[in-house]
Amino acid sequence: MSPKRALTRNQALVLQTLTASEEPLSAYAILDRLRDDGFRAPLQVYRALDALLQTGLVHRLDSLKAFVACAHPHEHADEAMVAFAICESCGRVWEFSDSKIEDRFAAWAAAEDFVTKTTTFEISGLCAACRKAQGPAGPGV
Amino acid sequence: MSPKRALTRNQALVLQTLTASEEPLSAYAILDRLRDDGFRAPLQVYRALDALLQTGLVHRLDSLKAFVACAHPHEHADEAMVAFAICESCGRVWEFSDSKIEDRFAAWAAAEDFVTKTTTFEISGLCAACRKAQGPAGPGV
DNA sequence: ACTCCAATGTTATATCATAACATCTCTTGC
DNA sequence: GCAAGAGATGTTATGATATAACATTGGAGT
Ligand SMILES: [Zn+2]
Ligand SMILES: [Zn+2]
Ligand SMILES: [Zn+2]
Ligand SMILES: [Zn+2]
Repeated sequence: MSPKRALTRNQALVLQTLTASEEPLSAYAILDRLRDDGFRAPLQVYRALDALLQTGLVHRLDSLKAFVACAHPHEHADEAMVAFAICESCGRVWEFSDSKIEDRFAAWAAAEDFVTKTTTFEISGLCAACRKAQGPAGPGV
Repeated sequence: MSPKRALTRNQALVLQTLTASEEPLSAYAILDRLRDDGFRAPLQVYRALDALLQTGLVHRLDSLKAFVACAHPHEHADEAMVAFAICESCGRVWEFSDSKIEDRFAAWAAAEDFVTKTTTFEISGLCAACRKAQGPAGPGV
């Protein structure tokens, strides 16, 4: 993984914005929140995000086209497969990994002679809090 | 799952296009291939894709922003979690599921009291054929 | 001060997806 | 046959996400 450079000003601002948010943010949502800090164009956000994605401080959730600050940078600096559970009601994200799942997938890859580069593992659903809040009728979505 | 209506003309054309393709196609790539059949606007493609996604005949690969014909419609008419392995060199897609992985994830969900609605499980890498063709130096990407 | 390099700023454009509304084409009941 | 309704289709416009290309700035090292 990348050689842990210090964050630039723009990278720090983007990371702060994501960390402060309860839910994943699109690049344009980040841009809007950083207007007062001088951000004017999407590229400023995307460039900072590229660097943060490289170092693993931020993840992109493909299923949402949005970005989220990493919940545990220390753990998956390595090659671990990480899964994200996303509540479609409150937007909160749970980040977890399971070595048994990894092993099981590794077995498939070995059988097929497939070499893994990147993984995207995202689950959408409803968290316990949201289900309780909305009752047995389900969400008003 | 949906009540298996017959395919409309547009749906059939889109599905044929995807089935004929060796690799996933973006909606606009599908549109280009169907100009001669009278397709003029993206919505014609997206509408057909929506219907095909509903019935499970087509999958969207979020990590590629592209669509692929289902490799085994019969198997996952139910709620099975399906994983896609995508060769980033030749574009071919392997579709598979593993009940142990499902069980393992279900255990996590039960512990967190999280109710799953949809899953996105996509692996990018290199298939055996492409690695052999390109030698130990890796792909020319 | 000069040079270099990385980061940043800025404009324009590419790519992916949907809203809104008009029209067509069946089917069904009469 | 024919009117009414429903679903599918056609068309234009627009929104949302992401990148290309090039100019400018601001230190670090000499
Ligand atoms: Zn993380
Ligand atoms: Zn929730
Ligand atoms: Zn399938
Ligand atoms: Zn391949």
